[in-house]
Amino acid sequence: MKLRKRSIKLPREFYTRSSAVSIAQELLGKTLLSAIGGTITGGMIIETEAYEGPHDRACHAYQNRRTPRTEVMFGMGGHAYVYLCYGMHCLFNIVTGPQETAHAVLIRALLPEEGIEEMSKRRNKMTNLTSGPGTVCQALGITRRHSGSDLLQGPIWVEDRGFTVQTIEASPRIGIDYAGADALLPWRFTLALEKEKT
DNA sequence: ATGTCGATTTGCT
DNA sequence: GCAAATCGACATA
Repeated sequence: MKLRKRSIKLPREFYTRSSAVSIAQELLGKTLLSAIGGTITGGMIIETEAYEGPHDRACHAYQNRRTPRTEVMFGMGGHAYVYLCYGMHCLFNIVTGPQETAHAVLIRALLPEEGIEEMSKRRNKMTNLTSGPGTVCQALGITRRHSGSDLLQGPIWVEDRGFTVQTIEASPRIGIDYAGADALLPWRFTLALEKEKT
């Protein structure tokens, strides 16, 4: 038995707290991984956005709107919510909060770490492997089939690898101009990365 | 049944 | 910088 793990999968309790805004910030610096198609792929989360169900016009579950698509957001925190956007891109979110609290955090960008070769193949590129919410899904092999997947049991999960976050920047969310005043909320969080020299 | 539009990416002007 | 690509979810009739 190892005395200490270097990497710890985030526990259910991390996800079931009620503030998606807090969780969105705390997910920065954690590592998102997938084991789909036989290869582990993923990287450190560097950009997220919070969506808070009932009172957030930008959220698909605004006013607790329940549809087959949004149903998973009403489930327990720690599950995946994946949907198709613009007819061609899958976007990956982590459901947060307890049952009946339709909050979620959109994973917008990663720093590629694991399975870079496989991610390059899936993206058919060498660069910008996981630089946006659509590309993250493509690189990790995530599709709508994974909506509802449990991050504590399924092929997608998040680990704490001990990275210490120094500076978080907050800004308005992207692509939600239709949300009126809620479009101004500073619920997009990015990790300010120092220059990393080897 | 039909029309509108999106939590985006990419390539071309 | 702009617009096409592309389709399912949702609203309206």
